[in-house]
Amino acid sequence: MVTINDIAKLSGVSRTTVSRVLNNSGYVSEKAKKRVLEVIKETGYVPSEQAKSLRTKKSKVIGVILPKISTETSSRVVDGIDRELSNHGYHILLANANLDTDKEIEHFKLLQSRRVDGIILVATNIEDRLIQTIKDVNVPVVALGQDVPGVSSVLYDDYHAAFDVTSLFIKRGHKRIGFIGVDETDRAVGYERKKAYFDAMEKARLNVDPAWVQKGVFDIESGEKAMLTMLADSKEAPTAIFAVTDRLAIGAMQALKKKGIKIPEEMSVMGIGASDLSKYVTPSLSTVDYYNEKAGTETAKLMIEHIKNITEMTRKLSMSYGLIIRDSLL
Amino acid sequence: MVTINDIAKLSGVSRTTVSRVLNNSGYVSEKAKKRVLEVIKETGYVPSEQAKSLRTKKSKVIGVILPKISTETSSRVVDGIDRELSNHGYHILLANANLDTDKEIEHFKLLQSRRVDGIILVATNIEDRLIQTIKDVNVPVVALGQDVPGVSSVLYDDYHAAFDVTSLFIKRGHKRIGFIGVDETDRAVGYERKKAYFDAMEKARLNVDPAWVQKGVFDIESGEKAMLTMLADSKEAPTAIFAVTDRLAIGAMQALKKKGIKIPEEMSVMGIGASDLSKYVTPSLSTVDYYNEKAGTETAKLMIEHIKNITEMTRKLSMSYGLIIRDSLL
DNA sequence: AAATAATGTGTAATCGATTCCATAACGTGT
DNA sequence: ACACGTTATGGAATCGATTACACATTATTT
Repeated sequence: MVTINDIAKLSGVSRTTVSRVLNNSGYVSEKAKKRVLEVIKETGYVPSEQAKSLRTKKSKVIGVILPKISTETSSRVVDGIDRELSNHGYHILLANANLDTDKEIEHFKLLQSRRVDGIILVATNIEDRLIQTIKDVNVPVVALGQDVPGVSSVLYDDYHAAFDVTSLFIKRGHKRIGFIGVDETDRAVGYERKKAYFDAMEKARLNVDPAWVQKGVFDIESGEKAMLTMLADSKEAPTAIFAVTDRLAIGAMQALKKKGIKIPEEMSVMGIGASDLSKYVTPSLSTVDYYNEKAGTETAKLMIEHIKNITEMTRKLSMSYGLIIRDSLL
Repeated sequence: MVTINDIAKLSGVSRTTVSRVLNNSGYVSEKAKKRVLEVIKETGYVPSEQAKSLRTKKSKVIGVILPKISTETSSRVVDGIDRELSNHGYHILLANANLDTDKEIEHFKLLQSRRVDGIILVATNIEDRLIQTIKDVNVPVVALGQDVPGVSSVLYDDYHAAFDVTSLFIKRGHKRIGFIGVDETDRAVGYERKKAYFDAMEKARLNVDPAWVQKGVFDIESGEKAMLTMLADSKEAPTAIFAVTDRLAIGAMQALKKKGIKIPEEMSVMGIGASDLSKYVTPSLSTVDYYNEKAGTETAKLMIEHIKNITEMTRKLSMSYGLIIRDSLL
């Protein structure tokens, strides 16, 4: 591998001068510059970012910790992050936590050892030891999707989105509305969305049969199961189902189809996520677009502001959302 | 940031000894080791992989160049790659080419400047200047999805998969079979699959009306458009449609639904990809599973073999595939 | 013409690790 | 008592860049 020293020797100048033309800084004569550039081209020399980083203490790499790589949300978010970061010469170092807090914590250490300039945490469950880890880390951290105390975060407006969905059902005349959620340790998806559902119901003075409130685990199968239990356990079946994710909603739809219950005539369904799936299932699923890609770019922007010390304080950015009304809704 | 020198000073030993306990190599007394580990714990010292890399010439980072981040195929593949690489202590540095060969080439340079230990290219169109770039790069390169001359590649068996799909239609009694492809500059998806279609038709002595052969661009809309043109232009409509990707197939299905043509009674449809979508559209789409995640891990394994110099020669690995028969097929 | 500013270049220290080599203490077989 | 192998430790070079500083040389100002 050819180094700056080789270039210096071959072009008959010092290392310093080569560095100067590389970064075009300081004074360099046209003649020297031309010669150096020639040699660089001839040799195919590529400066080592590694060595540069060691000296300058900037790696131009951002670590991104994902709860899971292969999900639609993750890939949209990463797409958004990359779009913004690449404009500023940053690269993404990927870290997959695979829904395991221990791994998440381990990744913070690993990313730190690689001297990334910042860490973006696409968050799910926020435990205390995670928060402690983040505090101990000495690079900027920005969270996406969950409100992490003391950390700048880009947040989806889970409460209002869920409130709007429930309210939409109510406005359309539904009185018995079922809910399929996830565990409340997931504060954003589990707790906030559920709270909003109950608040909206209460505000409209609507009763909630406990059997109408079910729980799943982020996949289609569990949505199907939740729907079946709801149908079996409730004295009077709901006329509308709010599932906190599209996959749960689609699972619910599967169950309804199998039971011969017509959507939307006998049962309206809504989800959250605006997944590709939601658009092409039959009937097409009404949902909420969280603009994941935009959330990604906003997170990246916030990160860059932190790195450049434009933003000193921890900031909380709330994303907007958009209801998408399709055929699953009466 | 605390360094190895700080640890050395604080524990009253030399840098060398600290390094020894870090890598547990060479001779270190129990006493010294204990002291050093204490100090490391107290200070929260994390060794700089950067400095280490500079010295050892190994970064333990693999660059992954993707044609597009936010696609189901990409995220599955990356998931598989990460699964294998993380077992060996490697991290992934992401690079998004965004379907642009210039960017692809640029990324090779950038990844090289970061001194990655290897580059995995998830490939689409292979142009000559790309091949030249790969030759100039001095780290192992492994390609996935396209056969790159002189480069170890993990390949999908596009020809046989497409041949099998067409043959399946034929076996079920279809005589008029339509084809929706993509541009042939994409050798694997465009050229190979089309060739297989024609070969299978010819082998069965079936005629192909030129209007039955249409072209799209990887998204659902273009599949819809291709289907409409086919319907409009052909004297006699086909009874089966083979689209080279699931999205194109789903687009075709959309078009058929709008035209009131029943699937599968009046028209059978098949795609390739085993996307999530294929499972949940109505009727469910028959397709071919390419086992993308497995392809990813295989690619990573091959990369590691190259890095460790277990495999010197360029190797070509052909993946298997599986037909998934669902309701879209009569 | 002298003083001052601008331009051009190189020397050497530095970033944070690894690693070769030298040195020393200690046990042990002869 | 001597030689030798084992254990333990540190000094110093090294990886490939940046950068503070010193020193010429040339141009500009007064």
